[in-house]
Amino acid sequence: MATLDAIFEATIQLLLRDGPHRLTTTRVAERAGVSVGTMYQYFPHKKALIYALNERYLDALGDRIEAACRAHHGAPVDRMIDTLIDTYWRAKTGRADVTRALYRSVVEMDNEALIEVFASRADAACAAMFASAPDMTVADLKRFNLTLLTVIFGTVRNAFERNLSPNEAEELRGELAMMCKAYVRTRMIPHNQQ
Amino acid sequence: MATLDAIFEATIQLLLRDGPHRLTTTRVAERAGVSVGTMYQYFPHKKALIYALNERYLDALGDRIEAACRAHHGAPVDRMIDTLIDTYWRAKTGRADVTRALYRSVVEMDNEALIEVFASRADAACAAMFASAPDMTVADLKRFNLTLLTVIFGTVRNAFERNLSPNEAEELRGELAMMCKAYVRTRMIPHNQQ
DNA sequence: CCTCAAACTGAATGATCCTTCATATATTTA
DNA sequence: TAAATATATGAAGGATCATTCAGTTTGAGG
Repeated sequence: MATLDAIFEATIQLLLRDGPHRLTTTRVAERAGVSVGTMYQYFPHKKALIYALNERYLDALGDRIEAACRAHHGAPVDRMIDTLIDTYWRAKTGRADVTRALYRSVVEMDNEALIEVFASRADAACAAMFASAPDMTVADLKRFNLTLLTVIFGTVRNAFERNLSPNEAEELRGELAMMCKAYVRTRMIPHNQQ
Repeated sequence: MATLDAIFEATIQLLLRDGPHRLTTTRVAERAGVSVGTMYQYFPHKKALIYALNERYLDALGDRIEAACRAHHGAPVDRMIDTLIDTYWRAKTGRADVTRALYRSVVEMDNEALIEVFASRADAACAAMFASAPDMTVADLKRFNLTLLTVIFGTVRNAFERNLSPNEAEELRGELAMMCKAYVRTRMIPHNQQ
């Protein structure tokens, strides 16, 4: 619905421009071009609005990651790593404003549940993907998976919060990929590869 | 001063127990065992209180990192990496409550300046340390340094926000160290080592 | 054109909160 | 001890905000 989208967009913009403690129901409504009452027809609380915003975003992010993982079943591990980094990085920087706004809104409420759900989805999707790699020979796949996800997600977030120049960001991304691949090689039991 | 410490402690406890949007000057004063007026003798705003809290923490963290770096001048690179991870990890998990409370308070204000200062300190200290390693042969030290810091700090934070079991956390820490060292080996121009 | 329901409106309400300041208490100085 | 200075108090002012609801607008169906 157009009204709903307008409300979400307004929320994001205000979150970005003024920060979370200036995020007023009145202001959101005003910027969205509707009245406060209308907002309360879609969301019972202000919290519900922010919750819905995060849910929307994390669902979409989960979808993208699952799709990327599914699309690379059976690929070589190195390729999987490139994909994972690329997907996550692009999701974050593609609409950097949304990412930033949501990072800021996270504190407002108990969204640990949402994050938990997202983490589980990503965990499962990636574990399945890695398990399908023909050249995969790591002993403890669960540990391997947890490590990669934590490092990649954490690094991207941290990179995102420091104000890196596009150049630095691009470099960092390449280094991160290299690092993950080096880790894989450390963790792999030698088999009979090139 | 005792009063100041009481106020800081009260702030941390309330931040943890009730979250940032329940952090009231009145409540902080009450829990600290002083009156609101007293608080305003130490801090002109509520923002100033939170700012001071973050400043305090980041200064201390910067001190620890600088000390660790200084103490390992001339050590082998692998040892430096262990030290860096260990120092940061311990600082975060040592008083996990404080860490968590501050992560939550960050949103309240423009503390980008504080973070910037901290990042610069850490950058400089680590760069100097790495440059002093006898076995250091990476071409682009700046890039190397940025990568390591971003990955380590980002991973630790991310690990901290997911509710990992102590076991998982410990495992992850080990894997992170291994990963960083593997990266170093990738980045080093072969010389004449073992 | 009329009817009815769905969607929208925004002033009013009640609650919460930051900040101030006139006053009181403690501590130091003379 | 008395005056002066520093520190502490907390009720009250003034502002902001989430939420409500009585009434208005819109638009589809007859």
